[in-house]
Amino acid sequence: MPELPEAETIKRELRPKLIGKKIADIAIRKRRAIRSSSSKEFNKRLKGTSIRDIFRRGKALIFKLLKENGRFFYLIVRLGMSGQLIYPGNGSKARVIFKFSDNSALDFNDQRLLGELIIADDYRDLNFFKKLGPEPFNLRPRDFFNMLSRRKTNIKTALMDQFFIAGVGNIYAAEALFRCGISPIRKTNSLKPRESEKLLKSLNFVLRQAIKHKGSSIDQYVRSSGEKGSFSERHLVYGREGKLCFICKGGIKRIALSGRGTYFCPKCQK
DNA sequence: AATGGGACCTGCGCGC
DNA sequence: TGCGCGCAGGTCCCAT
Repeated sequence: MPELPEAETIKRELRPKLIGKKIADIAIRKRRAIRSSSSKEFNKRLKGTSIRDIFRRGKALIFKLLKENGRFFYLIVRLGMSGQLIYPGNGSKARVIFKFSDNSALDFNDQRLLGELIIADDYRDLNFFKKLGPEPFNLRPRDFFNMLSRRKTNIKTALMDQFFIAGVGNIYAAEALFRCGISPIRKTNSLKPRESEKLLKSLNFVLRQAIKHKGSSIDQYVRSSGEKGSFSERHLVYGREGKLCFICKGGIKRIALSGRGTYFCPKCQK
């Protein structure tokens, strides 16, 4: 579910509401959601801490928490395919509920249970963050081209590899490739410098537009307010198998790449 | 070392 | 109506 734009939307919406709040209690309805420690430990460590900051790295949300003894640690939220963070929450679908001292609550919902809540003294110590690729917005064209030239898989699989570039998932890989006319099955190391620059621009454009429209709501993803994101109305290829290409009026195709549904226009994307 | 496939989950829509 | 299958914004682990 949530890719970079969805995580960014949630982050932007939660920051003004939650920074400064004190966690009074945690209700764990589904233990599987907690991956770093026992649920008892999880509860004990979070209770009484206050939220100092909320930021994003790739698709992950990171809460910086301040203990009563003045030390910091981190709660990492990975939303998986169906995770939601709802504030204020009513607990109706929550796997985990964070109750604040002002009696409001943050719900972590996750129908498919693929999301994860992780506690770490420093998130940068976790394997995932150690290996995570650069944020797309910080990439320079020359560096991007060099990265591409070292990869042998198809370009779409490379874009979705979090250790290659952070935050891009199935929707935005497809949308970015369509918008710059590059086929998802192109070998990554076959891209010319000019194509690589077009792709980087396209990726940045699509991600920024998606953030502007508060993400793509297809099935599960919603904003922290519970409202839908509207970028899905602007998808040009994702989920449009058999429909007409907006550019050439040919048919949008769906194929599987590394097991993931991949939408593209065979005429417009070479 | 990199790559592809299966596993982890729940729930929906489809065809038979 | 009911069942089995395929599919879904992600990531990890394992065999090759």
